[in-house]
Amino acid sequence: MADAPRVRFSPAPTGSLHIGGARTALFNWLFARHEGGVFILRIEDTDVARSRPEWIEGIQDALGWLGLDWDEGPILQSTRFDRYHAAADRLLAERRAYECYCTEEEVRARNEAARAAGRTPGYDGHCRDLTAEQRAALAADGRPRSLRFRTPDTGTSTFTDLIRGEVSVDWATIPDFVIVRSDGTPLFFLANAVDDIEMGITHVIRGEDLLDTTHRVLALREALGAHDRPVYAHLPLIVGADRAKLSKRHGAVALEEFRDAGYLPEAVLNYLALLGWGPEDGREILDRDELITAFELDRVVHSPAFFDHQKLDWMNGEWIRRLDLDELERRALPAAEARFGARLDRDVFRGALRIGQERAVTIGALVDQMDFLFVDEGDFAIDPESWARLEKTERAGEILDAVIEYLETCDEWTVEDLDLRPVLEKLQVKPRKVMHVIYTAVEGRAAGLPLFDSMYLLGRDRTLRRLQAARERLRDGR
RNA sequence: GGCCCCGUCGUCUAGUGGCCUAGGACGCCGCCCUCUCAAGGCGGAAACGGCAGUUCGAAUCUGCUCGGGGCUGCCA
Repeated sequence: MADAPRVRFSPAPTGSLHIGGARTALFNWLFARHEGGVFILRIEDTDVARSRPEWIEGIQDALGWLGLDWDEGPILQSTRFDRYHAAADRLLAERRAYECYCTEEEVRARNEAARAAGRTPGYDGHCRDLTAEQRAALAADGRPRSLRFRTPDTGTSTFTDLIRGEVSVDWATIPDFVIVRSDGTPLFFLANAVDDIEMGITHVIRGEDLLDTTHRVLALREALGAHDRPVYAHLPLIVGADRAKLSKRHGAVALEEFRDAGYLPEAVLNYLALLGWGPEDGREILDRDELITAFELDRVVHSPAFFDHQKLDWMNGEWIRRLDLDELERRALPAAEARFGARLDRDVFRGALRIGQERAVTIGALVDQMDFLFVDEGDFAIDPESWARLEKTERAGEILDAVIEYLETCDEWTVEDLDLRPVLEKLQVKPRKVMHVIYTAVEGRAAGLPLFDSMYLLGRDRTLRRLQAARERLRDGR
């Protein structure tokens, strides 16, 4: 079908893929998959100085982790400079663009002066109507030469955004802008316009921070001879706690940090999809296929969304609970191996996952929680706060003694036999009130994996050794 | 400053003139469950920024205003 939509995700490789970029990629991908279109990965590395190959790798890795597969690309703009130069030459020949010999410093200084004088800043058209002689003289001076696009002086630019409706701006407020740097490299506006034309992009789905640039790219398209326009859809920004555009200083916003902390890609994908969009029926937990089926660009909201870690945590827990044990083991194994190395016992690990799954928030936290099962006995440490609480508990020593005595004499080591409630009841203490004492002694903290199963996994020797150590420490008052 | 976009519970949102004494979810609070902590169950507090106007009727339409954000780069 000739009219299959073609969309692209076109990040600049100047950093790792963050939540905002990932959401943009996701919405493009969902749209393409929902519509049976083509999803293109295009790397906008026209700013050679800031682009780095490792970021290109990183972006692809991150997209792969989320499961966002692209049909074409990655296409690097840095390999296509000849096309942008050809376009620039055409614009120059047709006087739609002109050579500018102002230096960056001069432009900046004049801008600041304009601002100080209360005038509107922006390129003042200094080189707009230079004669050939003037240009030759400037060039002979060895001045740098950039190319500027000549924007209309009057009239209005209007386009219809799929999400926002009609957006207009007066051309008088948009100064001439640079399309080729003085070092000869093209800028975003040019490369973007050329590529969208050549690649037959039908829908441009991107962040709202690019809304204002649309008029300029549209003018370039037209000057370049394009007779049609893609449909634009500008997504609301994702903001931090200060309601400003999400950036590095807002904490863990890089996708790989979520991966490394043990968030599940299906949870991140799910959460991201709900940032600025939601299915008509209000469902919140949706898998990849459900998202594709339900996704509609015209249900995207208009206002910025705050990235809520707490809701992501909840959602990640939901997804962990949906995994079967084999799958959970597969997901958690790398983190556990990294952490416990050769001490990791696979059967014990599996048992810990089974009891930890229903309470887990992230894979990372889950692995943390089972730490007490795999430490060398010499490295077993008790959390100070938990210990302080143990010390303050009445009859803690008596309780430990009773538990030790019971465990020493119970002949089977099964989870059923390890139910300590009868032991505590015999002492006439409420299990609820004092169980933390045993938790602390055995697991090193008052809050942890269910105790009876944990003791079973730990084994009689280690369990008893820890209880006795705690008993002695309490007696010594250390 | 100029231009542009946006404005429903703390947060993500439902809502397109009467179905709204504004619904759901996260978080929060309480209760239940309970071997700790969670998870789970039940319940609760919590919002249409403001002012005019249109209308029999406005969260929904219009204007103004206030607030927030984006852009204003030889970044994207």
